[in-house]
Amino acid sequence: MDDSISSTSLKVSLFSLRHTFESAQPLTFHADYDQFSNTITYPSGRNVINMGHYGSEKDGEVRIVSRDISSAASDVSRRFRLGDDMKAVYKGIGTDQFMKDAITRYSGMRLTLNDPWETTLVFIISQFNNVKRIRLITKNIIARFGPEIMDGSGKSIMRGFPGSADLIGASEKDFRKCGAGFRAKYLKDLADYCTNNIDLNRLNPKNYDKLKETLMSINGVGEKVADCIILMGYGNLAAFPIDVWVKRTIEKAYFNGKRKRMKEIMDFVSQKWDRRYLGYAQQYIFWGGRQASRNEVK
DNA sequence: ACCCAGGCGGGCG
DNA sequence: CGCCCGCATGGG
Repeated sequence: MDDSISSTSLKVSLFSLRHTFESAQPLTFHADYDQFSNTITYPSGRNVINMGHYGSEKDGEVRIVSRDISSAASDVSRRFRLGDDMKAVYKGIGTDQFMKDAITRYSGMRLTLNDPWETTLVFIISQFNNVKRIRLITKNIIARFGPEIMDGSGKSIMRGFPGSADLIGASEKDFRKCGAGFRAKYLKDLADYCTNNIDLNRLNPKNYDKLKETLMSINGVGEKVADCIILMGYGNLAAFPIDVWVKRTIEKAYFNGKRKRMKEIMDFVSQKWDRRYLGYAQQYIFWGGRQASRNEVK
């Protein structure tokens, strides 16, 4: 194997690394982002990938630096969904003023496609929690259990995301030490379940109903977390996870602040936006709403 | 001090 | 079913 570092670049339009990174998706809970150079560093298998975004969000380019550059390039393209036709996405969901504003403000924000196991673990941590702490707990688990990644000379450069096998020896108490709190039991059960009973990488991403049913058989995975995993771990855009922010934002933007039930919201969104891109609609609602509330008077 | 955070499982009516 | 409650932990 060639251990030398090399680089390549790709043209990409309607992509923003900054908005994608900042919008709280699984990758962003363990990758390192440098906002000044606009570059991201993250582990991929036994490699470390460094990726920078240059030029405008409409017409820019990403530069990738890594060992095994060809697999790194396809990893970047896949993880950041660079093949998505964002023009079509924006056309399909940009049908009202609120969404148009969110698209304008966060233009180029992509969904990311992540490993199903990693996504499941991260979103179990996410429940009844806040973004900052989700990041912290995830990083603690990586620091404690993640396999070391070596450079060409055998020097450790960073830790990868631990697989279920890496967590076999981990106890509930270990997860508590990572800050997981009451979710520690869920994580322990997840590691056991995924080692003995189920291979998340073998589930069919296309069959939404079946996939959801299977995921919800995991202790600690309910309706919302399952939808997050389907969207960001399996890349199925039919999923529209409804969390407190999404619910609140939709009620405010489309129902004059009136409280609605989950089912009413689900019915509403599936007739409002192009169903092929529902997942994207959710991401823009989520981030648009959350950022708007952040900018309000405090 | 009090409130909230990308909810879920369990229990009750 | 639908609804309600408790849940670890840390930051505003």
